[in-house]
Amino acid sequence: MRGPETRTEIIGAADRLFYERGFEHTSFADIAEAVTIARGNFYYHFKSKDEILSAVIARRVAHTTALLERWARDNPTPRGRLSAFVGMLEVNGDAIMRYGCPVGTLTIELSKLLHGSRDQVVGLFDLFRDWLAEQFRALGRDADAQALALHLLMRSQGVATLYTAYRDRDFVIREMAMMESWIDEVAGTQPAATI
Amino acid sequence: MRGPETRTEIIGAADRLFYERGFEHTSFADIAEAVTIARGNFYYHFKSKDEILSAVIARRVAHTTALLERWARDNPTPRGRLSAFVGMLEVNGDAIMRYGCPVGTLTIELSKLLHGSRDQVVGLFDLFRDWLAEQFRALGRDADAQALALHLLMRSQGVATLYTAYRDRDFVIREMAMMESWIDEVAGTQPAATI
DNA sequence: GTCTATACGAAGATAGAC
DNA sequence: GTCTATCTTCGTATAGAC
Repeated sequence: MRGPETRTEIIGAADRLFYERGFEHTSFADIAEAVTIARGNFYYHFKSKDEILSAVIARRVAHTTALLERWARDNPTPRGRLSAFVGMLEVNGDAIMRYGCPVGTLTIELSKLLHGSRDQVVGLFDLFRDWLAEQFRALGRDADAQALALHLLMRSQGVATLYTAYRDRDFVIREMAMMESWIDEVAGTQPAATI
Repeated sequence: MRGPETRTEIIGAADRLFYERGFEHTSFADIAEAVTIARGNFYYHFKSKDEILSAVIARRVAHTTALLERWARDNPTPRGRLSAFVGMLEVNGDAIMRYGCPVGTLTIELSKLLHGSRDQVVGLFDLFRDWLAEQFRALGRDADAQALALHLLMRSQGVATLYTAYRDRDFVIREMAMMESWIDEVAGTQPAATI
């Protein structure tokens, strides 16, 4: 009777577990336990594990889109929006420290597995990249908006990985401040020296 | 009769496969096939898969140490040594594009698995970090050598991850040039603005 | 829609012959 | 030291009752 809700619960639990334990290391038994349903009942909702992954990615696309819209709504200026992006490293700090970036780590795992859904996950990076580029364009950097967006995305990935490795919060705070300085430089009247 | 050699071959094959496919997704059968020995013969050399992992990490520590020594030998100046580090992104470009950074990706995987050897792998980061800090100190940045080292390490991780995601060589070339500019800024007489 | 029971294969690990 | 054979556990997936 609660079919659609069970499906949604499965996707939610799978999303969390794929992030925390990795896609391969998450079994149906793990997900079933999290949702408290029988293992066999799974296949009424999904034909295979890959199908769950597709649903998880779709869910992440929806959530990311909503997140970017919220950031845009809460921050009227492009400069403030870029800070919202940088602030994510602190807001999600605990999770990143333990499990890394949800997008980066899944991309790497699926790349190594030669998994067909890899490109779909990279699409999540696209969402951030395009949104960031939009902000840089609004700051008058039309020519290199895309490159600037990738640079900021690159930094957030690097910080996330080293945060997971070293679990050093001071490092993250320091790097976030450097990212803000860099954005200020880019947003300034004269073009920045380093880019 | 070739016992020690077989052991070395196993470690070498495991090293490569752990990198390319991930630790969890590499089976004994995979390694056995690569070395062309029987699956069962494994346990004469190693008691468990974790023991192979330990041996692989030890091998990587030795190789990394040798690499850093070679870089120091081939490049007399600290500035040149830092470029050698940056150049790694291009030298190992194809592998990074497909499998990411060997250190970063294994750190993330073992972190998610809550694996006991995680800290040993982070020790590989330490080797690079300390070596880089040494170069920054030689450039007169005694006070923040460690932070500068972590910053460069962070950038290389970020570039590696986005290279695996987007497979865009131009992005890597561009980011490498930015890293060089940043190093020049740091190495210059006046302290850099962004750090 | 959800359950139990079960088939099937893969993977880690062991025993014992050569 | 290396082999074959085998045990056991786990994970994906299916069948069929309720």
